[in-house]
Amino acid sequence: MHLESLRIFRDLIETGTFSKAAELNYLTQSAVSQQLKNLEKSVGQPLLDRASRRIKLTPAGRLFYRTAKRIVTSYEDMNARIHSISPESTQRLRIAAIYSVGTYVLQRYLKEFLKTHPGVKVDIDYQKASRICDDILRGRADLSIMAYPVKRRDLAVIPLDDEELVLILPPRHLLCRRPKLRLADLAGQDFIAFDRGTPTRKAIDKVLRERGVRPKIRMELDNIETIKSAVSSGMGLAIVPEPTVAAEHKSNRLCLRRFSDQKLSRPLGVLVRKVRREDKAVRAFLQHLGAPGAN
Amino acid sequence: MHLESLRIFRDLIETGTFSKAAELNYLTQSAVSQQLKNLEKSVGQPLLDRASRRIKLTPAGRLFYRTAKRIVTSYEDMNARIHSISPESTQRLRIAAIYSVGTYVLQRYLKEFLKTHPGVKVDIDYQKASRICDDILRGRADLSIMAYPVKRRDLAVIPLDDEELVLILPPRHLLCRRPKLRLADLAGQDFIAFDRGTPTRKAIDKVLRERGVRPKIRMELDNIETIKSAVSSGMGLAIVPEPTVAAEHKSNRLCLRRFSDQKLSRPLGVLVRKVRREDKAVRAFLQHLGAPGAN
DNA sequence: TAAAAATACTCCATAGGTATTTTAT
DNA sequence: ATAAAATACCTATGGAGTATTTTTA
Repeated sequence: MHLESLRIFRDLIETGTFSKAAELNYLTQSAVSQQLKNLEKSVGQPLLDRASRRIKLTPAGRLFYRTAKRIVTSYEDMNARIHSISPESTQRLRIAAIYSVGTYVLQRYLKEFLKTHPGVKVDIDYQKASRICDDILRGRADLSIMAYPVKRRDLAVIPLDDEELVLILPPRHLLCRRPKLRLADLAGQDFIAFDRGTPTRKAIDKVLRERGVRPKIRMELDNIETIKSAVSSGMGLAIVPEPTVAAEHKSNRLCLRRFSDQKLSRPLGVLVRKVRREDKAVRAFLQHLGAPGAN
Repeated sequence: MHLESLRIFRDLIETGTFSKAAELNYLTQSAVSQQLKNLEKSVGQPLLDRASRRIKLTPAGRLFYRTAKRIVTSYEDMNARIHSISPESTQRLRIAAIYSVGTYVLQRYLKEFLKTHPGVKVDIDYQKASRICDDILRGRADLSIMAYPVKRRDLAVIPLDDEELVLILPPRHLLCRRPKLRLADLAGQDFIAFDRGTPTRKAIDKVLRERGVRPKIRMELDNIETIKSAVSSGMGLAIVPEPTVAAEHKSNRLCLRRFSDQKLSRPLGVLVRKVRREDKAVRAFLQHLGAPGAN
């Protein structure tokens, strides 16, 4: 039995729907569905009453929920405490980040921060979004800067400025010249996309679907760097966060365009576990970010 | 994080050695070693002080141990309670068993029991030993009849009569005639063994090793039935529990021999979780087995 | 008829096994 | 010298994803 399953179950009960529980844990609805099935198999009886659409606990489910809640809390609490036991915890900052944010936005913030706090040792750990949430809850990381952060009871979200998403093209692509570029112009174009799992990909897909625009997806890559190089070698267009291509744009290795009829951006935010008094470095960093409630 | 890992850690601390913790959980020492490594990776700092041989907790380890203990207890407790919530729990008996015991010894006990308790519904679930322990602790089974049961704090062992292990041979094998058969006679013989993981295999291996007898192991099978048919078709000899071959012996399909210089047997026992008042069927069955403390 | 949940499959990460080496008494 | 623990390597199980179907307000 995974402790994570207990957390998912707790979230499922507290949010009332599978999809929301999935979102909180950066999973798919399918995964939550399967988790529940496993839990019920393991317990040997149903935990939810499936008669109605609305989620309703069975007696066994109520007991399970109470226990799961207690267990999850005490485990996460323990992790937080273990971390602050560590003597270095006052001088250490463990950050989980997704690549696309880590190597650009985060670097900028950190550079400033380290100037004023030279004693702090920073660990950056790159992960996919679904893991980041876990890492923070487990106490393996203090905070993360990520895109599309989801607020949840045990974690605070501190929103940062949105990051603009821009279209990048090979320098001599036809569309580079077009004076006014509209989203519909993407129709039929060769397109290089993020991997399906990623939140940014999902968000872009959603906009395109809503507007009825269908580019031809030729590749799916998990890495901004490879996307950039695929675009610059003429394999297609892509939509990426602006800061990640500023340099290539300046040096003319990539053409960068915006749409006149559609603003594209993604929200950035800091995801952080309840901060304890002992975590000096964390508090300082949050303050540096201008976070209002550094607790 | 697996809840099982927490239990293993707790057992590791309480037994003081990796191997004993492994035995309690029907795992190998290697597995426990790896578990600990994973825990420490997940926590981010050492839990044990490796300076000396004797196990010693670090401060983080102490906190982890206390929490793990609480969590494991409350989870197992919940399972027991959930089970007794079920209305049918008074009339239901869930037995986990390994094949070799289940289809012979267990059937015998059950047959008698069901005569006197016609209202009880019995579920038998066949598993490998390592799973059985887990199933009972998780509340997925009420009890099991197994070979080489290991007593642990949360489970009671009720010993049953040992089961004799006998040598089986193809009816016209040379050794069938030999008036006196000694263990050493196995040397160099084609031998069909249980799979390595199984406790019975380990026990037999141990005896052979201690006596310096080395049969040629030609096959390893996980199933008594296939072992029997392999032997009867002349592929080699095997050592198996006597009750599993009584029928074949009578009908002369297999020759059955004992060693004059070595008694072979394996301990059988009932492994049972703390019984609650509500579990009428369980109490009745234990009583039927003549268990002293049916509590 | 939409939105939510369940299901069928596929893939990959990881837990555990075996075999072996290292360590400490 | 020996028993315990760590490590290397391999395999198999199961968890999560995608795609699709089923369900119910």
